[in-house]
Amino acid sequence: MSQTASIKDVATHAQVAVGTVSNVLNYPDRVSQRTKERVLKSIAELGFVRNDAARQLRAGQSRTIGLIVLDVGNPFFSSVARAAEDAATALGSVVLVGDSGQDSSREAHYMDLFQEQRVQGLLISPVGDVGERIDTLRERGVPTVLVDELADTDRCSSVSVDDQEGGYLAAKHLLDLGRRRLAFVGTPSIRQVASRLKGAQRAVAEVSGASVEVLDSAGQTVLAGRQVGNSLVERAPERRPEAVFCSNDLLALGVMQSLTMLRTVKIPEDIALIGYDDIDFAISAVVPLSSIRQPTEALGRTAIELLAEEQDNGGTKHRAVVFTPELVVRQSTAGAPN
Amino acid sequence: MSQTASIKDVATHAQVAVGTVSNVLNYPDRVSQRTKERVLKSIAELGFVRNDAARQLRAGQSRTIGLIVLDVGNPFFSSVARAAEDAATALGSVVLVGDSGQDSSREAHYMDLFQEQRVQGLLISPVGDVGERIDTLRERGVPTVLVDELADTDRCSSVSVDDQEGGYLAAKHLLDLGRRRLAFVGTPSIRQVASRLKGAQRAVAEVSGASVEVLDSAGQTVLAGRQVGNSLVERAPERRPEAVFCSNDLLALGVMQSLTMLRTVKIPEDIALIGYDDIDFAISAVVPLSSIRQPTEALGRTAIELLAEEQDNGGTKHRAVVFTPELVVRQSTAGAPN
DNA sequence: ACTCGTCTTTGAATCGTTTCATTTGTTACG
DNA sequence: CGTAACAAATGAAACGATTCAAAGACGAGT
Repeated sequence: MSQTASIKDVATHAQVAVGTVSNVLNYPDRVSQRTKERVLKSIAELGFVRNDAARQLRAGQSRTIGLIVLDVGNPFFSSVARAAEDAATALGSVVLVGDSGQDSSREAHYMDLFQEQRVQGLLISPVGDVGERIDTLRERGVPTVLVDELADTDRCSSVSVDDQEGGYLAAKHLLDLGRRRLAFVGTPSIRQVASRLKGAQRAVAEVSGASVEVLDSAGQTVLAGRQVGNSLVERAPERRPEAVFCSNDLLALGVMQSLTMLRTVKIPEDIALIGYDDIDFAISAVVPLSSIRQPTEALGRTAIELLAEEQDNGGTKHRAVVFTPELVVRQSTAGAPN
Repeated sequence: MSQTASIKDVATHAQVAVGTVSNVLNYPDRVSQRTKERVLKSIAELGFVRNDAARQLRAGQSRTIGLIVLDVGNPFFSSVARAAEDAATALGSVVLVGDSGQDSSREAHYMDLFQEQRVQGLLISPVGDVGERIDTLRERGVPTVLVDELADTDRCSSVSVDDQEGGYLAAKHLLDLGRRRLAFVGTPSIRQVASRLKGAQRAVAEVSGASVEVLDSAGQTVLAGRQVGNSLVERAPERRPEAVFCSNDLLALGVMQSLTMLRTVKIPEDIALIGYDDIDFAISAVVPLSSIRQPTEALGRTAIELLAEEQDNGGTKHRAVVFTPELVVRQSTAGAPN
């Protein structure tokens, strides 16, 4: 009994046909009570475990959904992934997570892998331009849903968050506090960041006398944020912005660390500070950080739903769902509005 | 063309036998240049993609390795996972990651799933007692390696880090700074935490006049750390410990936040602070945090290596590899030793 | 022309499951 | 007693790749 028993072994042991064993597993109602018991007993005795490869081969498709993210270490993506997994589990599917690490060759590798696995569908937060590959996938009957990226609905479905709106919300909030000289910290070369900046600029344009200065950070990490923060501390007080909007929470936490460490600048009195993503760490920062919350669970859940839709309609109809981000006010931007 | 082509379709299209197509894919040297080219051309034209299920069925085993972790959100585990993935990729395997979320029913679910997939082996950071299940797996020819948990080498292999040594290192370092009244923050109900505490107590026992107070935290999060920190601030200064050792970095960061926010206690002058894990965030904390580094990449890599060993020797020989943690000194414990 | 050896190619058998048209068994009713 | 109606069980065919014994092609040597 060292190696795994097959359905045939079970059939022999229980003295029934293989089809009957299969029925016990898949359509218990078609089998009489007596036989069912006998088969189940044999299964237990032989320690039989279904061979998924054989199942899939016969079925022509796996019960697996591929998910390719830019960075599993990023709380935003791990949260989306978890939600997707939960939603998939409810549908009897499993999610395989691949981490592209923003590298398009790794991305391609996972796409190939998932195709060989005959996944039910693919959720992807693309690194570069994957339009053509997605066309190919569609032709081969693999529905694809873009995650955190707006899709051309002729091509495929997508779930994303309105980054421009998020940027607008953040800047508007700072302006409502009476702040006029704003600073935006981030790397606008990233599409999502550029949109957030654009939204912020729109809000600023609506208020006369308001301005926003762009501080291009070297990356989106805590460390990059501290560098920006240090440069702010070095400025003459009157040249410092009255409010800072960072394109993600890690940056904001870095800026906060610089400012609070030097103790010359108070948050929020001297500089109001807001981040983006509302990661778990934001609430427990030295000064609890205001942020723009993205509905990560909804993203993950909806991605799976859209995939299911595509499977139903044969991948002919696509839909782009855009969520609205939400302002979360905490101490780092506390203060009476003007 | 809409659905995926099979090897048979390729054979027909290229006017060769199926076996030849298979050889082109698996043993290119056996095939003549001319035929190879023709087959490859057909593959490209038909957009043929190998069906992994069929391969696995024939092979009897998949090229997949299952990894079950306690929490993918935890940087420690995501780092181990990444290292394991890289090592597995080099061997031509793929790692499937399952998140048990410290829930033994989810853990069991993934174990079942991985068995159905006929994984090459299983890496697991167990929630509860999985000894029996591992015995079953071994009987069925699925080698298992415990991760971050010492194994009985009669049963299976394991990779872990000497937690007691780590605790000893941390406490010793604090004592070397001249601090005598130490506090340990953590939840000793967790095995790893208990070992770290034990190590700390051993170090304390070696120094006359030294003591360590145990502060049981409600969890291992930043928030839990802040609660402990607040309770320290509320104490009369002379009743505060001179040094604090937290069983993980998140806790330490929480403690740090409380202490620095209140500004009555200075780190490291009044209280020296050290954490555990050396997560990326530690270096960029308000006061850069000293910590005990665990060799996460080595853990992941070695886990895969041990699995390969077990596959070679048929799962008969097991080995327990124990790594030694490393002290990383930063500003939070700076100061001349006595 | 024939044989031997080497290099290619062939195609049937196999892996373990699901499916489904058939067969077998049972009960009810005229 | 015959048979219709239904339930349960059967087992061969299929899924798509790999394997391997056998056949085929070709050139060299005699």
